[in-house]
Amino acid sequence: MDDVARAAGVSRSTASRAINGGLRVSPEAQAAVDDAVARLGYSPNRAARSLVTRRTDSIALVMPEPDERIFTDPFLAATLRGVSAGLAGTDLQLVLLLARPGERPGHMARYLGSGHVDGVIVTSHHRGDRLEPELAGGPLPAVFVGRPFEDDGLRWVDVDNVDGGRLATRRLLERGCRRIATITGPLDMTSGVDRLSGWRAEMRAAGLPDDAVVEGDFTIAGGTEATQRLLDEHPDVDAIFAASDLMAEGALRALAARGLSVPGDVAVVGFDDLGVAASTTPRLTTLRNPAVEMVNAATSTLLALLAGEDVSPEPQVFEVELVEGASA
Amino acid sequence: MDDVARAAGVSRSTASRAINGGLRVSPEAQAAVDDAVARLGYSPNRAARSLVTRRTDSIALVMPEPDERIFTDPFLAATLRGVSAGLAGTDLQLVLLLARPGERPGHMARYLGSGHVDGVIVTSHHRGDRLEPELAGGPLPAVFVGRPFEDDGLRWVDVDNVDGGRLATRRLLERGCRRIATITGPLDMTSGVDRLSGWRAEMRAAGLPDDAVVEGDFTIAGGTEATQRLLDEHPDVDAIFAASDLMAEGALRALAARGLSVPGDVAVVGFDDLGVAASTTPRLTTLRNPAVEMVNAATSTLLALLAGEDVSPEPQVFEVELVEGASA
DNA sequence: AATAGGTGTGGTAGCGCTCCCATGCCCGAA
DNA sequence: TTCGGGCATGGGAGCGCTACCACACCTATT
Repeated sequence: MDDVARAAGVSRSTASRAINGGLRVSPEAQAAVDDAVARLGYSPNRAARSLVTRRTDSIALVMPEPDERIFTDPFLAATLRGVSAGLAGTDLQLVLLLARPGERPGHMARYLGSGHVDGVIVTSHHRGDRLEPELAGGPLPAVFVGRPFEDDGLRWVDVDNVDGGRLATRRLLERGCRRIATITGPLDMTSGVDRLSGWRAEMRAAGLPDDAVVEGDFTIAGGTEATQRLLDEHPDVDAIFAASDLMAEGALRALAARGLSVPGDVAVVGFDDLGVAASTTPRLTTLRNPAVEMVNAATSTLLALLAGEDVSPEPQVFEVELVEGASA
Repeated sequence: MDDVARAAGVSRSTASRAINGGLRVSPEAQAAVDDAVARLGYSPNRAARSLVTRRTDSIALVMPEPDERIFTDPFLAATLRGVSAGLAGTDLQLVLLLARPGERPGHMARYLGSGHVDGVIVTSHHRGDRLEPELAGGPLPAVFVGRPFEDDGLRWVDVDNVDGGRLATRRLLERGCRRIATITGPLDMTSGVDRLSGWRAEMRAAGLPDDAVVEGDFTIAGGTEATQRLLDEHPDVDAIFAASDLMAEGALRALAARGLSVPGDVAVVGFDDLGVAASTTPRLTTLRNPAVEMVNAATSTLLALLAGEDVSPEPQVFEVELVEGASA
């Protein structure tokens, strides 16, 4: 930076100010510094800057997903896109924190707690991650994508999962189905719990039994397996609400394997519409999960927090929307 | 750190040495420091350390993928897993660099060139990314996942794409197909080019025409569209080698739409086996792409480079393997 | 004409850490 | 006993930058 200052004919202080937004800098000095920076190809040393500003200019994207799900789930990709897009125009770095096999619990929480990043976006979190207590009330700005279990003092964005479960079920009711089952997401995730409770609410309101429930894991294989169990236990089901498209796809396969037609014998509704639904046979009727927009919103919120702005602590809940397919 | 040193009854210098591996530290001092660190919950300030060591303790994973492909391609997820797994046990951070819409070209190269990371893994790169010239011969340790176009002085790992193209084609020849087409990957990527040349080599060796070629983009929609073009231009094709499973899935759909049976009328072979192949109807015959192992190897190589070890500049090429499905 | 306030500027301290060097110590060899 | 050499230790410099402060200057207000 000394070189830049010298080349621009100003002091280090003025150069620094010019580089950082140019408050209290005359137009001439600003221009001279800009020119010197360009000519010398100067780029500030992040470490030195961090040391004094006590900011790291990086945020973490946390995915405490322990299993293989991360491999196939389009939600992961959507999340990355959303965050990356939200960071465009800032000079923040995106640090990715994936759960690693064999890692002791609390490792991530400790990492986050020790000042390596300025803020954090948590997604795909499970009950028992220890992230919620660590981040609630802590000094680190954090936004959860997906409602946390205990949301005291936590900011979060989510889709309206309960309403999604309701809409899916209503759709099945409207087409005349009466024995409607559901394959839930993991019940240690709120998205799993909430979609289930939407289904349950609608079933009860219709005066129908809400006992045909199998827990899935958001994967194709899990959906297939769950459907087999379901059909064994409740051979009379005429519809399935799967809490994700991947599981719905698994369900389609299990149904096909048993020679059941969709939607003739069993109607199927999925959840997400992140690419999978359009690629099944028949095409899935599903609920659009505005994942990218949602993650983008989470990122914006985090940026606002980092900028010290007053951000409403209210969660942002995105509407879901039924997408017509041929499966229900 | 002063606190730790004081609590341990040693000087800052000794504390620092103890924390960083403990060379020239007596067992007693080491124990005292370890104890103090644990008691005080001390974690070193990364910025301060970086400032003096001139290392950042972070590596970049670069995905200069400009389009939507990143959304659905399981290769992305496999890459993340592989890198994350490879970093387990180190205290390196993983910084994710995705191409952002509207970003001027060269932006990434500039970023990487200015010392923000200690090393870089590049994946999914295209001709024209400007990454190759920037990284070749430059000071920044770099490993490409996927052969670069100009590999002078670059380290890379890849699967044997040419052999993959050959194996796929041979399989189709063996089942008696004679009019074999291919849907290529993007031809500004070496994986696209190499799989095509494997196909071409085998076709020529068999004395068959190698003109039924359509360029795809590694997506389902692209595969569908390419297949339609293919069938229009060459109605006599009896087999298709698609350079990715996603495109193969698109092909299956286009074929189904035209009432052609698979593999009866047209046999199909895909490429990747990263989850998609198992979920199509019929199940795809494909080539296993050992993506996670490959990326893991790339990460190990990078770590070795960072450690200053002598690493052979030879590329590491992984074998592909035919996976039986029902489509060919 | 004198004062107050605002603006651009340069000097300087210090962020938390590692590295270099000087010091003191103990051991074995002369 | 004396001396050289290894080893553990502590002191201090300095990495590159920003934040604070003091200063000069310039314009409006009394």
